[in-house]
Amino acid sequence: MKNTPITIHDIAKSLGIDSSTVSRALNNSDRVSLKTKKKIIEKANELGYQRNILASNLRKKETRTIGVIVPRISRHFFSSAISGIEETAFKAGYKVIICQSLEKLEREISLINTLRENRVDAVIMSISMETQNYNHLDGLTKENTPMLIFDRHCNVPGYNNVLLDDFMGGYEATMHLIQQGCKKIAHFSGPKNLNVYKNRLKGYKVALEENDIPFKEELVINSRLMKEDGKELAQKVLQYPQKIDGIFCANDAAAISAMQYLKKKKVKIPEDIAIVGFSNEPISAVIEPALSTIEQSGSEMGKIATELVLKQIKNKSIKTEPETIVLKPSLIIRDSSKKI
Amino acid sequence: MKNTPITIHDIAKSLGIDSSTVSRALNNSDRVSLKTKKKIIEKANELGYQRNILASNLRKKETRTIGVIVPRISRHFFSSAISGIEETAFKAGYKVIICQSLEKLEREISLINTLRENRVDAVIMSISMETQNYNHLDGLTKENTPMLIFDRHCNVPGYNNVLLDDFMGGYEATMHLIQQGCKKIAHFSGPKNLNVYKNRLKGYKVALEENDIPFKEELVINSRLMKEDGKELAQKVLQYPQKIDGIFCANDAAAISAMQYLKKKKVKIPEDIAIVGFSNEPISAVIEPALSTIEQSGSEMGKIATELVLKQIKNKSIKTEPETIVLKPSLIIRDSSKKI
DNA sequence: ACAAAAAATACAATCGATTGTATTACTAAT
DNA sequence: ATTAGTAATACAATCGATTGTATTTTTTGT
Repeated sequence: MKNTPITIHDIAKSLGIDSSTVSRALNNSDRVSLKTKKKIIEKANELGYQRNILASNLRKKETRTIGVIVPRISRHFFSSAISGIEETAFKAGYKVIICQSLEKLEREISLINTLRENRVDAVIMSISMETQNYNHLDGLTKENTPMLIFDRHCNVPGYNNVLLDDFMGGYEATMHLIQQGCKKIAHFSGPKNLNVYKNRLKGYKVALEENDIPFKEELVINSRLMKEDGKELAQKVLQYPQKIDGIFCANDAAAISAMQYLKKKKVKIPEDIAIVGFSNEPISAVIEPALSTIEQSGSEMGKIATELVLKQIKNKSIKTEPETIVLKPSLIIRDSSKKI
Repeated sequence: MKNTPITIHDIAKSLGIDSSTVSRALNNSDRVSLKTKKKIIEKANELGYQRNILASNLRKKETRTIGVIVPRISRHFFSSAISGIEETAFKAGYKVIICQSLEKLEREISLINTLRENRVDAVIMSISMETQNYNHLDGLTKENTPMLIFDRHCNVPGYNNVLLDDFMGGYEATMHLIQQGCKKIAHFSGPKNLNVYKNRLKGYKVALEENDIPFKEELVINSRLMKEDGKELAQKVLQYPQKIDGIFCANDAAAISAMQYLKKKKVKIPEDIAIVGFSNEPISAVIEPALSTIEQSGSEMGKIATELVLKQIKNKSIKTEPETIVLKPSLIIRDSSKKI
């Protein structure tokens, strides 16, 4: 049995009127009398009419859809961000197409093109770890599609950004370790091309300088900051000739696996080594000792990002300058760093 | 500056041929000569042509889109499920629209209708805690849209299901506690209308019966199993006249907050009270003692669900019977229950 | 009661791609 | 060289809703 959906033409025919009137009635236009409107709406319900949005979108040249690309949906920060995006978009009558780049540039490029094909009204994305340039976004720019990059941002001008003040986060985290009496603080950093990690590192450096602690290149170790990396990083820390007494780790996942390794090796946290992470993932409150970390609310960021692109969709005709919104981080002090 | 996207008509005009030939060339039809194909593709690239999928979809009556509704994107199980769905769908050339019901029936109904309006090719969903009947799915059924319910399933016939053998999960969890020597085992259960919790409870009951431990109604406590609930449930357990020595909790979130409360009250886990959770959320491996739990892989479930609906989309013309796939749970034994 | 103004509705083009049918161009066979 | 047969392309309708313009109907005022 084929399903033949009801169209406005079916409604029009069965009432002996024109389909344009039906369309206008269903869109509550004041060019249709109340009497006819009522008749039409009744008939529509009776026939189980369901508007074909494809046709409508084609004609109206809008899709009321926002495309979202994140590296990995299942990471807590990104799933909260998506949650915030979806909620805000839904309230405004927009739907959300979600894609994950899985940290691969190739996939990111292909996803961007899929979203372009689908004529999304705006794109919100967090770039993959492999992304080094932004040529693949040119098409969107040319088509004048509002675009926003959040969390992992680029300093190429021309894009909207919603990001955390990573410098400040790194600065506060390191400052806190110093205040707790740490003298030799290692820093676990992420891929060098990502600005978020560059800036957290800068914050770390400046905090050291301000306290006359010499910055040592060899105390900064880069990795992809996955769970597996945390253990390795911790091993390296224990092998250092000088005794490390503090670690500022640029994310929670690696910080936690490092802690687990250190605990196994009978290193006392925070007495021997104090640790601060980054992101305030739910696990960080549960591990013992609870991990001090930098709060970074995904849902808040998602909400703000969506509000910004919605504004830009509305003002599309007006030439708007790209905006950058920087959220202030806040340090959450827990037991993993409380020496005093 | 208005953006006027290139259409097949622009390509056709600039080459002095018909747009139908352009369309066929771009779809690699063998009704177009190789020579013309090459010419067309070159011109398309030159002009930066981007197919308008809306028009194509309207004509072809398919969207290559799967709609997904989950209660809450940011919950680990669901975000992994979405991750699995997106990956599998992407490979097959489908995109995914994600929505969250936030556990509200009203929102679920509205989302279903949005997805219908958008003519998604299939719907994959996990019902909200408030959902008691399935009338809001009738439209989809009538339109012959493949539908699949995963995790939180309904026993109403006519729908595809991908679910975990919750009975078995409950049975194994309880069995394990009994083998560890527990005699008075409490069960934290979820909302009574959700089958997943009903079945976990059944498994708990049968395991008790098989071991001649009397089932007591008052040892089963229902809640929404949120973080806040765990603490309350733990308080109740401590107030029981009989000494409880084991808890089977129907999810990890509540189990963990219960553990945290019990630890604060100096209850020894597992010596005084052994605990088993459900879902294997990442936190469960990190808390101390590590929480024993039932493995329930979201991404695996998402993948299987997507494969099933993709099959049904393909065979849409053939009348297919709804299928139910039951995944076997596996018990992960960690320290929270290891008495011997 | 009649013209003018306003309200309600109908007509027809359009969005951009697809696809069945018709036509033209070309190849091969007698 | 002529025609049958095939390959290549053109024509035109279609998907379903929207919207500017034209027409008809109703209302208003004198």
